[in-house]
Amino acid sequence: MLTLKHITENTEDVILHLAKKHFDGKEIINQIVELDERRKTTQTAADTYAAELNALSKEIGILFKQGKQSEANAAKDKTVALKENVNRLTEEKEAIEQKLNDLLVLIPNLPHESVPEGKHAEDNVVEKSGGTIPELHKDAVPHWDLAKKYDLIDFELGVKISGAGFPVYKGKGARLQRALINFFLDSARDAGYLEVQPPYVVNAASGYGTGQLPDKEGQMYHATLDDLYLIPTAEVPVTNIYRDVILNEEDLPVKNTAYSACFRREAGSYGKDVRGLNRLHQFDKVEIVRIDTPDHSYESLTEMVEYVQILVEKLELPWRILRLCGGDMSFTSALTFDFEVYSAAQQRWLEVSSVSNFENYQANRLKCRYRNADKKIQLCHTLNGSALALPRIVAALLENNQTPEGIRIPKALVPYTGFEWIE
RNA sequence: GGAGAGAUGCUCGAGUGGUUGAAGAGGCACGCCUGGAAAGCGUGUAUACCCCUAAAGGGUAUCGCGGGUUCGAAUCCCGCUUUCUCCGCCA
Repeated sequence: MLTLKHITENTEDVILHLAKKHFDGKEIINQIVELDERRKTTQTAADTYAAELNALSKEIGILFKQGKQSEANAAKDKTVALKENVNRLTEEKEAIEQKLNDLLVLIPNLPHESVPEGKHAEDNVVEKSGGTIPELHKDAVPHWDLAKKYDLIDFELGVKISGAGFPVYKGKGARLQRALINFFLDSARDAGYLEVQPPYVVNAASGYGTGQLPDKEGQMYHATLDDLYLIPTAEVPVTNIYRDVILNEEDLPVKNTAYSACFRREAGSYGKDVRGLNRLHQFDKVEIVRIDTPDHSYESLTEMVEYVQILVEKLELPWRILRLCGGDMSFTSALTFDFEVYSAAQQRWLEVSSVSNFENYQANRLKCRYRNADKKIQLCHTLNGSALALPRIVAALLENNQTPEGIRIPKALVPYTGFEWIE
């Protein structure tokens, strides 16, 4: 969430920036500023009474030691009123803080200067593109038909076992999954990311830390018996490694990578978007997470984008990078680049990666801080990106590389698959 | 899952209900000493919020977390979390 300090010191500016995200913040921001004033005066009052009470208690202790029972008891009587005041004001302060927090979590992150104006996906700006869209033979079909033809993925079987959106990968389909995961993890390691294997279920504090809670509660599977959430992305457990942590400046940037299965309820999705591998409830993804100083976070973001570009190039897929507009960005992001690859049989661009700088928005919730050269403690900037999400990569690979003789595997993957063709 | 024992600062570790934000040791930082270093000596070494502010300073809270008792709680009571040991179960 935004820091209180930033809101109170830049009130008008914050409202202006929020408008770019199509969030009308005027009322809520003003309410926060007002509450913050009340918070301060209430704390000052509570602290004053508490200080008096503490001093008096100390005196009582001394009086008892000196055996002055009656004086001590007289002093005791004076504590009653003080205590009442302390309790009343402290409760009031806590109520105000709760209310403040409830409001703060409703406010999205402020968009970076470079975020384009716009409301919808059509307003995103194509930043860069590469690769060539293949000419498919006339009998070319979408990946869900290819999956059936070559017995790679069984969607119906997944429905029987779990439900729609939980496919079963088989044979070379399963091996392709495993190959991609290893390819992505090895590439990340070569780029200096430390591989971690996080838990797939997280507690509410972690969901809150990265911003899934309370905003997107309905998007996560919730194991109510133990009050744990299935992770929608490895971002959640990996970033939460750094919750309540004070790093040293020389430890930055932190670079982590993790493979995980991801679970998303995707409530409200329908139609052609969910066909085949396009949108699943469970899918595989390799994530990269970085934590950096405010001064370097945008360099980090650029590096991450360049890194993802290398991956899609090695996979020989036609790709493009979008700079997301204010209206299409996620709640918590300050600047996001989406990677899309072209899936030639569907004739659609599919999002396969989203690389974002959250600045200190997540860090503020996480209390992820670092000690700078002057020993001052500051909030870190957090960033993450998919590198990459598997299903749509698989969709594009299958569709784009299909020939009458079979499906060709890109060179970079062959050492991982152990086969060059799916026939 | 059952029984028992723990959880204190960067680390180890003390702590009888009353100047304990917390002894002591180690680590680390700075200073003195030195040709340089070691040793030695000295100083410093949590976080958040509030007041004041040029700077300094002051206050409140925090000893796993949350409640309670008390004028006063690291210390007593209750609940939770978690670690260890033993038993059971098990990939």
